[in-house]
Amino acid sequence: MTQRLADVPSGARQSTLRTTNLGLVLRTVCASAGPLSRSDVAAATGMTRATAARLVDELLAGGLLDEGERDPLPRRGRPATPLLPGARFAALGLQVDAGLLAARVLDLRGRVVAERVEQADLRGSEPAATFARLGGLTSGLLAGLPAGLQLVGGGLALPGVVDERAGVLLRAPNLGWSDLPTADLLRRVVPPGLALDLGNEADLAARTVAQEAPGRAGPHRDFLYLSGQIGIGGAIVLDGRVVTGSSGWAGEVGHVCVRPDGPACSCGSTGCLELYAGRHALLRAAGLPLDASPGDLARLVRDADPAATAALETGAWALGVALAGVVNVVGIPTVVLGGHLAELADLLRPALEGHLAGRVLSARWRRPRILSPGGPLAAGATGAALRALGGVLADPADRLG
Amino acid sequence: MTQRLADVPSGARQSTLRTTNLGLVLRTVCASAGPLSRSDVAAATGMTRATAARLVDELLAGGLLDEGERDPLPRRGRPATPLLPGARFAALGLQVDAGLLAARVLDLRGRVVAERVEQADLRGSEPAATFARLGGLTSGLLAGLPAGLQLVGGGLALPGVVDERAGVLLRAPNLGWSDLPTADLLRRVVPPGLALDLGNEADLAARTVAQEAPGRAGPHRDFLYLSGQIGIGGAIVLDGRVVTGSSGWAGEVGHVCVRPDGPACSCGSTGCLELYAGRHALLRAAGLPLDASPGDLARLVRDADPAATAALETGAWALGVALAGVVNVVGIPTVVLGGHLAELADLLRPALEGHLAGRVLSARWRRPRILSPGGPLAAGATGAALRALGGVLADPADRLG
DNA sequence: GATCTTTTGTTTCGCCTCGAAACATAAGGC
DNA sequence: GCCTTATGTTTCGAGGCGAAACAAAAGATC
Repeated sequence: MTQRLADVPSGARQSTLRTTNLGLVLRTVCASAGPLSRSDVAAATGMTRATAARLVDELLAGGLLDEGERDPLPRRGRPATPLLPGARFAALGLQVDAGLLAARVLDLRGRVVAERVEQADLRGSEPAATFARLGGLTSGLLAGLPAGLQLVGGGLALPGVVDERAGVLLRAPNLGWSDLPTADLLRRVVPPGLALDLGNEADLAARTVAQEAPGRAGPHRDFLYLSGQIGIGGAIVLDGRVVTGSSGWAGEVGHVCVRPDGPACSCGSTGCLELYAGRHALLRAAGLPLDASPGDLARLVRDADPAATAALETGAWALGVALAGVVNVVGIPTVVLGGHLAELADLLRPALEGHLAGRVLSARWRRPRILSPGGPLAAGATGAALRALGGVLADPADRLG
Repeated sequence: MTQRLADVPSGARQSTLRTTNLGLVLRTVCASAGPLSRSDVAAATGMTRATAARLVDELLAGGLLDEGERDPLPRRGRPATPLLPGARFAALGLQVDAGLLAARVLDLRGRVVAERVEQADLRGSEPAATFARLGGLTSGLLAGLPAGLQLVGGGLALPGVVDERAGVLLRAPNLGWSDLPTADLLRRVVPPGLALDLGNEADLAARTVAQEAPGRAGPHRDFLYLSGQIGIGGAIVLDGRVVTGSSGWAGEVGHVCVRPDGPACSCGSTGCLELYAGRHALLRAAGLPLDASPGDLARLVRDADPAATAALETGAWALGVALAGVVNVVGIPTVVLGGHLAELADLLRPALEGHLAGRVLSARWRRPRILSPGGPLAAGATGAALRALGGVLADPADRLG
């Protein structure tokens, strides 16, 4: 089957063909786990070798693809030239969270070129001061980048609701920030000319599960991602793409009501999930100080501490009620736990999967699964960089000028 | 901006250009409220008049477009030839519900060419008998169709979870059917050669809100559709498209838990929305017999009957809890009430909007709205026909052969 | 070691589709 | 009757792809 155009209401012309196929070739190379040859690209896309080679050459000239070292394996026939995503293009991913600052540079091959992660308690911090600190971190990082590396864009992951188009952080209760325009603040974080897009931390972190490298799909195409920071954010990934809703308000799983007659939440509702499975709720119920780590909680549970065990059970129950609702509505039985929930995943799994099995309508046909990725810290920063690099993959032609 | 290809990993060639642009022209004509001329099409798509005219002529030859009567309005310049979606193509939409059987034929212009709707109590009915009855309805309908009308496909809306690909009805509690393969049954409903695809009633009914005619968008691009039959089904519409999830299990809003310590539901969970806002629950709580209509309930409430009022309040409360969760997760503040909930919408709205305002995180920024469409009966049948016609719009080229 | 085989990459040519621009057509305005 | 205006058509040229022949670089075979 041949390609079909997207729903942009604009006629396709010859140049559209070229643009499209350039993108297709680039994405094909990026999607592959190992390097491909021109001939492989032709086979994968259904083009002739002639066409594939023409397009590859154009991408090589623009630096979007690199030729690798010849594979010295003894094989019949003319040896193939391996193709790789261009190492010269990279993107900057930043993250501000209640507990850390991070800056990370990812190249088109998905490699971490450089990174800085700094633990910090930023609850209730002054936005200007925090952005200044982030700026310091970032300029240090950028100063050490290898020469010739070209930053194609960047993103900033924030633990809250974001209006991407307007560049406004609408609500970030963990940081204590709200209705914060970021354009001016960001201008001092990165050098001029580098566009920095805001993003919700959960949305961006979910990308690191959906994609293991720019353009290369991860193990799951459809899943619900839960990002347990102090609150509980979430993202829905359908068909490998994050569903962001008509504006940035999707994924607020933490404020799904699990007990209507429960205590009041700061959001105005009652009995929200966060009150039972949020970081503070879990620690408080376990009798731990609020600056304890999920690991401390896990240790107590393994030592059969009654309060900690009860706290975890309550958390699993609340997650079960909330996630069952989400699974029933969205129809995705796969849940990936990130953030502090990732560290507790193994302890939560039995009870949580049990609750889901009982409350999810489709459970008899497809058992809901709880997964936890073993990724590095500050997944949001990586996701922000992935998003920026995804922009290059979507339309490489306008980078070939 | 020019078009970009979708994510099908196959190279675009010259013929792809043609195919794409044919589809674009057809969809442009369909999307317009009034007839367009070749010149209008060119302007809307950014093509030259020459190209637009070439494509239009090809579509005219295939019957996918018709030329209309010249507009006798006195205007300067050469009079334009109005173009309309081809009246010769139509699709068959069927619906089986707990309370009715319906068959409807819709043409490419969105007009109802013929229809038959029959009230019937099909709860616990024998599938074979019911399909036979549907077959009778359908053959009567098809026999009366104008000569020359060409059916391009069909669909059957069912009140339950459906595996579209396998053609299996997995679960339809209102009908009392489950794990029912439909291929053999459907073969006797429609003439051979007409493909009939299954669909969930709520998903298909939602299309009638998303599209007011094939290819023409309705007033809302993003909304949550609630289909109150005996149970409560739902559909998420994002960007004008129904989100069906990785299989057909999306939209089971009726089994979102609104009171974890509530009574047991037949689904295995406890305190499901259906137990408070389902048709039976509302009628029972109001002291009405189960075969009463939502209109009867509405009348009682308007007469200030205490039981009925309490029933409605409980329903609104339960809907508020469940929908707030969905809105928080999916980020769409627009809810369209269909089925029996549509008749109660005006009575539910004040309390329901109040609950949502209190429980939805984004309410301060975007107030959640409750809408009810005033569509005809058996929206699922219309939606099934719309879906089939949408297939023609997506790829008109393979019908030009 | 010369030749055959196999696979990759390149070149040439023709076809398809679109855009540009001139042309034709059908009306109203003056 | 001629000019203006808008629509629709025709002609020509250019861009991009496929087909097929060709060139290149290796192993396989004798």
